[in-house]
Amino acid sequence: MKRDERQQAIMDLLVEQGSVDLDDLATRFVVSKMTIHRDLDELEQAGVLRKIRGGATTEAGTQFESDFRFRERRSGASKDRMTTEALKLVEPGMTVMVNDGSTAAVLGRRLVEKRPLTVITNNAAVIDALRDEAGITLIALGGTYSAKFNAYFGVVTECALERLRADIAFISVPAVSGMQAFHMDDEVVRAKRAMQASATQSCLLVNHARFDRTALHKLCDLTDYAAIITDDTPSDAARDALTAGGVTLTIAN
Amino acid sequence: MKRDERQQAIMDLLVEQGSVDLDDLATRFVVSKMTIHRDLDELEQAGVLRKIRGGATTEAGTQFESDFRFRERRSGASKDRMTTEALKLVEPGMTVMVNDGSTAAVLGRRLVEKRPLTVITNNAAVIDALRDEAGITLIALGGTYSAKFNAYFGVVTECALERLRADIAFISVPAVSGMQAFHMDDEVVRAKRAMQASATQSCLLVNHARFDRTALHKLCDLTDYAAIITDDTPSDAARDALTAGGVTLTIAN
DNA sequence: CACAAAATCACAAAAAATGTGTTGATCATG
DNA sequence: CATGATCAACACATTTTTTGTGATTTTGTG
Repeated sequence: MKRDERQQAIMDLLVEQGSVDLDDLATRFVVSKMTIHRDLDELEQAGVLRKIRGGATTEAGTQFESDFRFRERRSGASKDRMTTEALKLVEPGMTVMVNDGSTAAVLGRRLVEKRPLTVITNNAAVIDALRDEAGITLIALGGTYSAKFNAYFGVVTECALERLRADIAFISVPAVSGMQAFHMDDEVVRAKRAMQASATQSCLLVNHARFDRTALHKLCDLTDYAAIITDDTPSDAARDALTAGGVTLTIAN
Repeated sequence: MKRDERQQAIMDLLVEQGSVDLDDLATRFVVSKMTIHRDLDELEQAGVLRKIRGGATTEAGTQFESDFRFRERRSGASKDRMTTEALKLVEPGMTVMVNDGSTAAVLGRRLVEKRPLTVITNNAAVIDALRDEAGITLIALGGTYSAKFNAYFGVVTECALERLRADIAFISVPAVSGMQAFHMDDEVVRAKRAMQASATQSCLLVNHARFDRTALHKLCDLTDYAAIITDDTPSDAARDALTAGGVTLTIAN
């Protein structure tokens, strides 16, 4: 392994873990601590990390934390667990819908594990990932591109969904309160609703930290979902509301 | 410049030119021929090029020649001229449709020169290029992705087009004979027709070598186009047919 | 403040990349 | 098909880059 590769690997670890340990890196890459010191010095010079005693961390408050890649990987482990659970609902040959959002993007990429499949999505990250995959029939829902959500929305998207049918739709939301799911954007809500209407069943993916939150627009009742998957145990209040409503929550571990 | 960078640069040149000259590379990168030999050996080992006496070429018949990037750059100059001419028909504020094909991809990328614009397209290369451009409202026409044409087609695409209107549609074809335009693929023809139907006027882009050819499916009569742009003088026979039909051909120089 | 752990520095060692001269192969051509 | 010329391959020398080691300084902590 060469110098450049090692430094790239260090960056990857940093993005994943938020910090790295010097001794650990030396052991992992089978080089001396001095070499790691030099690597970290160079990376610090490049402005992508901050050296601390015994290792390095991502510089707080820089462009790094707001980087799309960063956020995506930061909570990568929990998304992996959630998507692993979601993939159990998919069988080869099915037609699957995937909505916008970074969790959905991770799921979309992993759909290759279940091919052959037909995948319908408005998520630009999923489109990019599956475009050239053999065994995946990719149907992109057009629409007006939104840089904020890295996906396509609008009348074109909704009209396309009216004409399509899927076996299952994977929906993710940033806010769940009581027995309802929410989203801050009107257009996004319409797209998600249209997906759910065109799918035989729907599955909700939601981060455990997103319980007990609301947003401007109500999406739907949680009873509309055949399955609800989260990454960790939510608050007692949230759990009580769900059991009272007769909804089963799958916690991916 | 390091070894890896140089090898990447060699690949870029290869994609652009189709072949590279050993002496030329040695001069360009200010290294000995031996070093270039070693670079080419490694790249050949990696299977991305074929060494020939005095240089290297893209391996014939491999995935390379059919690579989209390759074909696109291959005849770059003539496409630049054609698209320059086409851009004269575009004014800031307009809504523009761009169809599939590598010429259309070049045009699509250059539409930023006329922003603000609304761009409607099923061409994946154009979508990728314009997605994050400020001043461009991008409406992707969804559809089933076709790796062969690097674009989206099918009922979803056609349905989306029914709902949209544009000021001008840029259409490209691989075959023109007499007063008619042709394409080998049924679905592609339907998408192009739908675009033309949804645009106030249409402009045809066709390489001069594509005159006097036919393909399985007829697209439409050339009289349907407000402008026809080509890159060089076509055959006398082709020209006579056009003038007899009362169609004006713009030759981009 | 003392002490241990960590960082830095300077220099040596190792590895990788590149250049040079020579030899053997291939090409164009008369 | 013989021949000069050009190019590719090889082995070895040289340069550059990368890495390791131990001495020395700095830093954090009780």
